[in-house]
Amino acid sequence: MEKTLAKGLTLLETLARLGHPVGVTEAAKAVGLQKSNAHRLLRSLSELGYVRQIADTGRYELTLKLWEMGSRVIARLDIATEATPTMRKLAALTRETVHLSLLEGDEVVYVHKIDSPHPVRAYSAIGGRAPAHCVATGKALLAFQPPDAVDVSKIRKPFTEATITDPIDLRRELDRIRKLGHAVNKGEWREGVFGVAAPILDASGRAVAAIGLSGPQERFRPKAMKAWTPLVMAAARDLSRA
Amino acid sequence: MEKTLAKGLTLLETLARLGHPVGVTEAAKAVGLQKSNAHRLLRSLSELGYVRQIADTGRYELTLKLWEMGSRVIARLDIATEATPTMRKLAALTRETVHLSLLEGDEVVYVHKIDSPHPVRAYSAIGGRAPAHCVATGKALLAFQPPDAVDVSKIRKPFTEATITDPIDLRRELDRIRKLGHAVNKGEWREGVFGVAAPILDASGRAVAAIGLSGPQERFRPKAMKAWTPLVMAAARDLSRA
DNA sequence: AATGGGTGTTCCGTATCGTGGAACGCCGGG
DNA sequence: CCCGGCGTTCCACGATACGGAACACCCATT
Repeated sequence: MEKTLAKGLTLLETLARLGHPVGVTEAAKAVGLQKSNAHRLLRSLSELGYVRQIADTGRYELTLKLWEMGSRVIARLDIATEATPTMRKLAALTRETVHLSLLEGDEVVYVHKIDSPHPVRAYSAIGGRAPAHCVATGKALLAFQPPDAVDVSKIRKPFTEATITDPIDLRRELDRIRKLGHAVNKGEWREGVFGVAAPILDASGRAVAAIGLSGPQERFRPKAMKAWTPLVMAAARDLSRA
Repeated sequence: MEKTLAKGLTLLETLARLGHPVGVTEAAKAVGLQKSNAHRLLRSLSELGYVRQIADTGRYELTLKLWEMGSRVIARLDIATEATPTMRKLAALTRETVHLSLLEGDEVVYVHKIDSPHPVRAYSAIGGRAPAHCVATGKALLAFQPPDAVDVSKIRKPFTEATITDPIDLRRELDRIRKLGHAVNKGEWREGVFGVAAPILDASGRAVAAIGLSGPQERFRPKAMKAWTPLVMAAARDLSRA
């Protein structure tokens, strides 16, 4: 492991997470470095264009360069751009928050979102992550991966009393999802937050993304779920290539 | 300058720019490193979660982590989220491509875009950059900066025969823009691509962003420009805080 | 006006880290 | 079967980064 690279990237991550400009001393403390090291790294990041020093306060903030680089990553994902009309349609029909998620390791990443017009919604952020075994989009993705791509034998972390942690239960759940063609979340990640999702498949039948609804349990009653599930599956089919 | 950090970030930039997975040898050549160094950096980036090695080809590709970090940068920019309805409206009225741009140094960065429905458009990408002195949004931004924030004494790089490169001419042009409240681009960056833009001001009168239209010269005739300019300025006012 | 505390920045001897070239195993093509 | 090119590993050594001290500056307090 290249230690200096790790320190520099950790510093960038810290600036992104803190969300406000920082001085050298604060940056050093946040990252666990000596002040002169933090200063040297910030200067290097500045020379490379990733941060800039604010003229009148001397503090450092991120430039748009990370976002630009990141934009290139997401821009290559056709699904993220093509999904928008279908997500809008689904949001209009259900009036609930629609997510588009990708699988990365054991987590899902929210790459796109249409928020519900209801004032009460479950908070989520584009770029945010969730444990795949706990959310509807995550379970939809896990269910439609090649057998070697998912380690279903390990015990998963519990987040609520509803979280599926036992490998046998998870395998059974993923089997059900494969049969039904959709997944549901009943407060498995955050209490009171429910969801329903379906996988977006490529020509080989592998899930490359998942589309889903989420929101408060009160609105995700059985009758509503029964009405919405086919809409979510139709949206996923619309976006699949098969 | 921390050389190892520089090498690692240059490698990430290269992966973002190339846009396809790469092997160790290709990465080494693209960045100008020895193969074993490139391998070590890729392994470090992988451990840190920025790249992943594709199982069956052994090649490395970027993960979504850069995009996530970048999303946090852009998410804090209120203007980027709030501008969307106004940009949609302007796009509907004019049927031309609408950009939202920020100034970074001597360049503008396109942070949001609504594409024209016309099949013929000037190509641009979210996350892309343009030289500020050559494009309408860039000149609108330069014109409304504090005097110390812009070095107008240096000779600017020419891109087309229309590019304003002489400092005296540029200063005069920025004076005009301040008076009129909008800027135009007549093929100053790319031939045949015209544009009109207005600055989005903060309470102190400083341009924090710019909104503008761009497209082929054929559609940006004087009559159309005359009709569109007030619409662009109204959109900019709509988004300004004053 | 003087003082103290905390900041950002610079310096440099030293220790740690990263280098680069060779070697190896694997794979695919001829 | 052989060869070329790949990815990966190894390690002596030199380049790089470290960290602690010192310095200058700024602001608040007395």
